[in-house]
Amino acid sequence: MQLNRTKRRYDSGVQNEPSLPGGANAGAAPARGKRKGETRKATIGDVAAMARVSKSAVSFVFNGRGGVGEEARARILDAAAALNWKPDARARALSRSRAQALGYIVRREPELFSTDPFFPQFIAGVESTLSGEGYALVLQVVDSEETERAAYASFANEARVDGVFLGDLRIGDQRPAELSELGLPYVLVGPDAPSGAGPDPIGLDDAAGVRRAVRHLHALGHRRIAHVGGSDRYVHSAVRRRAWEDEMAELGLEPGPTVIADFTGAAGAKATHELLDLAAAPTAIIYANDLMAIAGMSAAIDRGLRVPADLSVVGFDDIPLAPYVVPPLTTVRQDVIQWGRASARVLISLVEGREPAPIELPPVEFIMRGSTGPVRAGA
Amino acid sequence: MQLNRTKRRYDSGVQNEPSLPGGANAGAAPARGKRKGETRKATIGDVAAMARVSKSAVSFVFNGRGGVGEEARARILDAAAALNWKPDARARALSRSRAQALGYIVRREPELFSTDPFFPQFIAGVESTLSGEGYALVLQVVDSEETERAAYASFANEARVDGVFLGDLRIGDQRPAELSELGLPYVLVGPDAPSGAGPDPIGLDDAAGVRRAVRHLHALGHRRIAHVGGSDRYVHSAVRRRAWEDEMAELGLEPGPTVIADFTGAAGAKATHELLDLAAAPTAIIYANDLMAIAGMSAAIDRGLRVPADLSVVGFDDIPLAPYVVPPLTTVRQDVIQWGRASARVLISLVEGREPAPIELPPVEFIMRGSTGPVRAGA
DNA sequence: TTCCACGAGTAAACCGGTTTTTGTTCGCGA
DNA sequence: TCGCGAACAAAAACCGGTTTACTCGTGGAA
Repeated sequence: MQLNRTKRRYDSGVQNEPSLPGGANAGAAPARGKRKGETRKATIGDVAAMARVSKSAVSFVFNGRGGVGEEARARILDAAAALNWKPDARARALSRSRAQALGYIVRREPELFSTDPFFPQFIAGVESTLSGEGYALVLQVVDSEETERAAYASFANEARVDGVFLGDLRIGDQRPAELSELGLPYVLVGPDAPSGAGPDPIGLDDAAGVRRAVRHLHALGHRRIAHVGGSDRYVHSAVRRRAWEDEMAELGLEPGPTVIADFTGAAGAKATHELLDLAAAPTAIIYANDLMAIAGMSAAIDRGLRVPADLSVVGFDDIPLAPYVVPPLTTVRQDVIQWGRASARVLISLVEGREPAPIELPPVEFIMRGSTGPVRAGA
Repeated sequence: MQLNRTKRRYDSGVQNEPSLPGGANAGAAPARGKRKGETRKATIGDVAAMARVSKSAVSFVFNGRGGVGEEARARILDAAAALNWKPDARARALSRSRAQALGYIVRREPELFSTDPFFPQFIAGVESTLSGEGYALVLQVVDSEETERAAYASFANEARVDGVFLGDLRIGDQRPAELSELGLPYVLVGPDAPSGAGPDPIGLDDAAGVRRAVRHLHALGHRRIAHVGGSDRYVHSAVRRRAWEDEMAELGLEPGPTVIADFTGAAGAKATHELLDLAAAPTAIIYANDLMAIAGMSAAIDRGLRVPADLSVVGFDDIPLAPYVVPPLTTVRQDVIQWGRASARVLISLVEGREPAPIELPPVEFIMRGSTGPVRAGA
């Protein structure tokens, strides 16, 4: 009768297979229950029946719990293999009160999302940890504060995920508080800033990279070193700008002019023109990402300047293109993949109630290429 | 007693809250069940009790089914709002036999994953459709054929997702057949190639873009037009190469030299050197993506050539940086976001057993910038 | 010899929803 | 007044696992 029930269900579920007239644009795999219900997808009950044991015995074996003899165990494993049975993730999630999934909500304008080298690398890193641990990654892209908030609420209320990665921290960000309120575990993914209250973020020491850049330019004789940063609403922008200011001060230099841009190429070009229009134009510019740096370089060349002879340029990220622009871009590289890995490890520990192992991330690297050089004699 | 049961469960579940000594690197939200179980997260039973109706009534209201009086309905909605109750996604998934999630498995080397402008845009497009429909996107990044196969099997057997996006189609790809076997619905995401058997893929007409590029160069007087493509194992690479060949033939030109590269900057540069080393070096090169094109341009400039005076260059993708390199890159742009949207719509229809609405995608655009110009007089 | 601990295994409750079945009321026509 | 279908609502089965409580032998210690 089990079969009967199921059959009925499917028969009414798939509403009489609309015949998809003439080349519908899609691959139609017959959703479930082919023709005669012949491949009904085995359940734990089927396995138990075939192995002549109870459901619990099967469950015990598949969860590494004792209490099952060697002989029965073998029968169970055979039966499961024969039926190609794997525990259904949905049923498992329900009974264990665990989704076995982690969430990542990204709020960003599509254009930026498609340039930023951070996301793909971070995700790749996260995945490399997750897949080994049996967790899935649920990604959501949102475009406004409302939808962002709704997305977190939905993750929490509907229990779709067991924890989330919190990136792109903003100054005075409410999300940590809201997540605690919702009871959803999280890790902060951000530069290693001295945080206020609350837990420390997992991140790399961006600031060290920027300071290296400033010292490098100083050593080349530059004194008027400008900075093109991102919006100060973001913690990582603020950290990079702060590092630039601090290092300039430490070298006894007046922090040069600074422009706030938005990480896009257009903004980088515009900012560069503004800086070069100044009476005391800078001889070097440090940008908050490579995209702005490359666009800035291009803008400078358009004005007839030579890079690096007339203007030195430093980026941030080391995108794969950085070595291939003319001149090759001097920049700061972070190992984002490791960063993602570490974040995932910590979040999993947290979700499972374990003590997170201490994390160790490689330091940021300063990559010297052709876009920086000695300051022009005249300057 | 309901409460009692639950409480017990949580008490033993959270193993006595390890006190996270000294600045653990993570945001610990007390997993569930704070202190006294005061915020136990409401269930449908609680809502029903508060509204003095049965669970079914609540379920009916939240699923838009009739059979509930106006008065009871109001009480139910009030109660749900008061308790901030949303149906638990896991329980829902189980009883409806629907995960309400779609999967996307990406096999790619990390480096490429981080450059390719396709993924972020595609995902952004997919999301913009999904979020409105209440579906989640489960992403998985794999690095080998084995892990890829395992990933699909896991998605299907564990019923983690209701359908998948199938991208990066390879020649003779087994995945469609395997997915049909597994009973998992899918859409093919790829260039609009004349497919063999099986369902048509959803995609843009890459070939048109490449043909436009060839004609453009021909009009500028170029006759030796080379092509740097991706591995022919990929359908999209093959389609682009084929378009180049066809158009050359149509214009009465011998298809120039062609090199197979792997979409990375390094490969683009290497391929370019090879082509320029030829006795009859090409006067123009069409690349299969912008990254290779820009790297190629850089390689040419390193050899003392001027772009476009000595060599014209065409890319593919129109990455955000394309307008900002020197000279700005002539390339082909696809509206990947729309593409993602359409794919998601079709997949959802498929999963829900509906007839997919016909899709309409914008044509690819040919973007003329500074990297192409009239052929050198001497050539 | 008796008792108990323990290993092996099972039945049933449970997770939190959805869906089917069953049961009342009530209004209305005959 | 009786009968019957519509409208509403409660009860129960079900989704496919996990987990708890309990049974049944068996061997070793007292």
